Amino acid sequence: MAYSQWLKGSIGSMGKLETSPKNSARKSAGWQAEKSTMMQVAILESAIDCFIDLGYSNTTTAKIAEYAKVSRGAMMHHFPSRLRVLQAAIEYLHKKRLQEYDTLMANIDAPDRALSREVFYDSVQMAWRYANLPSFTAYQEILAASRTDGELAEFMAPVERDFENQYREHAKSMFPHWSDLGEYLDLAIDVVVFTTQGMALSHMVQNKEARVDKMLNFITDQLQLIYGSAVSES
Amino acid sequence: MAYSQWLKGSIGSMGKLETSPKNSARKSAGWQAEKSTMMQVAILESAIDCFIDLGYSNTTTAKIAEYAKVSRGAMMHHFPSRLRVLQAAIEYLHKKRLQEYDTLMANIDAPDRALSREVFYDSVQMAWRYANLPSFTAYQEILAASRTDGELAEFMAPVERDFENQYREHAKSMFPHWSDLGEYLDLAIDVVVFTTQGMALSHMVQNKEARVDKMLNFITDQLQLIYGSAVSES
DNA sequence: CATTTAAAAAACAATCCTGTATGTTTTGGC
DNA sequence: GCCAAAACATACAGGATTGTTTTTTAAATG
Repeated sequence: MAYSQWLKGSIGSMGKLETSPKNSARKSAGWQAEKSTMMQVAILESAIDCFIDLGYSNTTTAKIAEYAKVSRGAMMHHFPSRLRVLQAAIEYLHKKRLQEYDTLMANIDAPDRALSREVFYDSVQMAWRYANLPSFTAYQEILAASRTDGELAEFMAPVERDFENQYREHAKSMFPHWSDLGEYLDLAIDVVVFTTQGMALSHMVQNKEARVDKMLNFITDQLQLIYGSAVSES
Repeated sequence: MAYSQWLKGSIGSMGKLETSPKNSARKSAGWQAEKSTMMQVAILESAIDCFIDLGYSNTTTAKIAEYAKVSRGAMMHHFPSRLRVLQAAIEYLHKKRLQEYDTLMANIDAPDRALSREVFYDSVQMAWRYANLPSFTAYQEILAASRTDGELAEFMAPVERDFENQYREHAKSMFPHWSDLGEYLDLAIDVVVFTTQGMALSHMVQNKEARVDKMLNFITDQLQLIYGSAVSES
């Protein structure tokens, strides 16, 4: 709930929700029906909340409307079909996650900082946090559904590419020394991403906290190791 | 399809499908309705195939029956409700996966073999293969569904524990030198499991093969490293 | 203030799925 | 060869979900 506030603002000011082409028809006059935009945002966030609470396939139009405290009719007025709501929600979620990523990583984005173990550890820590955000859960719900839904898979492909690019671009800007050694950098990214996401998706039953802590520290060591290989080879 | 054959036999001979208590009522007389057992097996495997093809929530009783080439009524005769079929299918899948794990790992279970890099690599390779079996996909469908289905989650908890135990027990028997150093062994297992499963669940869009190959080799190196730490500490 | 259009709510038809109930066939025992 | 029980098949009722249609309310413009 909390982290949706700043997004509500940002999307509202962006004003460009591709999912509602009518918006572009609205004349620049600050017409009072920005309420409409507010409502659409509420609907999209409710859809995401439904993904989290009920799962993707159990996210019904009625439930979304209920979550958004809006009549189903009103919702169907803005989004003529279920698919439209869901696709709009996915795009919304995508932007949200990109922003969350930036926000999280900004905390460690100290370029002149020495590449101490602490920096690596912070990166790993943030990746782990990223994989524990509600938005990550929602996204995984969609990804899982896309496996058996061709249409959805098609819709998700560019989104996936976007993320991979964001990972790489951010890593490049954060560890400029690695920019030349693409191979090692890609490996480092994969190590962090696969491990953290693997942990997040595995339903650990035993003693989760301790294992996670060990893993995060271990990955940090590996990052230093990879980095060492990279610089020694350059 | 292929790997279900030996299971069909094994379960048939086991004859004890807890999901159909009527079976136990059948007198030892080799009564001809082992056809019934065959049918139940076909139904459970069809259910699993549905998980894979359609996803867990889209697995409807009609679809299962269709896959099994059985009338829905016949199916409902053996499994009185949808939940029963699904739970039976899950138990069936669980056994199947345990056996698949043993089968896969048996290939490298050469106790007197020296702990060369090759052994570690084979282990990693097998873990990766394990995470790419159809049964793994089916299992993940169920796990994903269990996140928002309390009843299902309750049902899955012991299954999950079973797997974690199997992982550890097998690793202990395979690397007896580590038995004393539980911590390192657990870390090694986590590294392999989380990474391979993270890869399997991530929808890599770029150049998957190369990245997977790099990761598997990297993990192998890490295993050797962990092992080195373990023995040096002992 | 009236009119026209958008927004919101409610009602409706069609589809799908589950569970049950009823009817038909097969099977094994006598 | 007949009978009872099971295995199997078909048909139906209830509920849920989607998309459409209809009605009502609100808003903006002249």
